[in-house]
Amino acid sequence: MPELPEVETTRQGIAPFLEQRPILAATIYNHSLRWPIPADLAEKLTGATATAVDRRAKYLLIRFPEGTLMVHLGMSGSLRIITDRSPRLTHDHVELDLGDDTLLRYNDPRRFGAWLWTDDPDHHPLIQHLGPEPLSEDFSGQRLYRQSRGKSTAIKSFIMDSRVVVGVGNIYANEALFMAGIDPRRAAGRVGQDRMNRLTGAIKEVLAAAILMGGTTLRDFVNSDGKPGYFTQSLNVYGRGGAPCRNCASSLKEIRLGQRTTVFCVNCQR
DNA sequence: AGTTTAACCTGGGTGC
DNA sequence: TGCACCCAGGTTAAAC
Repeated sequence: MPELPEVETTRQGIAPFLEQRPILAATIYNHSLRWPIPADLAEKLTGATATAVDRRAKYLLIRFPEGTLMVHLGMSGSLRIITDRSPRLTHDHVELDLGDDTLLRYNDPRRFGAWLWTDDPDHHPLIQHLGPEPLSEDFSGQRLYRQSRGKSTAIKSFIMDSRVVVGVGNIYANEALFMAGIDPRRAAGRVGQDRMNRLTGAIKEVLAAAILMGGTTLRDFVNSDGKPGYFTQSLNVYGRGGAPCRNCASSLKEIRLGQRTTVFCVNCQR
């Protein structure tokens, strides 16, 4: 489920339930995620009270006076707030008891996600080399242009590299490149400044719009489901291989690029 | 050093 | 039905 908009929507959804509210109990049903959940994590969380729920890239940073819990949803992870005593589902691997019949449950079928503890998130190996947040001023066309000079890697792979900019997953990489009129196969080093400016703007625009939509479609996710947080009808290329381009009506091309499905318009994207 | 590939997992869909 | 195979919203680490 999670690209950056879904992670941000999740953050906004769970924060009110976690902040300033002691965790009465933490239960880990399966330690086997991307990295093993530390054996002492349940003990650390029990009795602790989160002061803030932040996000860096696709990591949720749940801050405690004693340290920071890092949660990553991987490819298939989701967090949901349970208030109706509904039974645990298959692949519910972690549960936090927040009292008053309120539970936070982490579900992750593929177990590519992570639950880690750190005393210093800014210098954690998984975080310290990350690029700028896409919606921040730090992420600019000038920076993207400068950083891409001499790079032969495809522009789509380049913007999906978390050292360049975080939070651009496969769906929104396809969408942003369509919006900017850039062929995803083009070498990053051969995209000029003007088009890098357009690409940067497109990334910001598509992510910001998706966050707004995620907030809408996931409005009640805290009570129940984990439905996708984006409207498929708003996607111009992703999932539309072979369908007519909404701009010029020619058939959208679907290829594999860097092991990921890539859809674009050969006519509109150069 | 830069870039590409394989790997971590489960589940759903397709084709034989 | 069953089985083999391919694909999926991410990311790291190994291999070219």
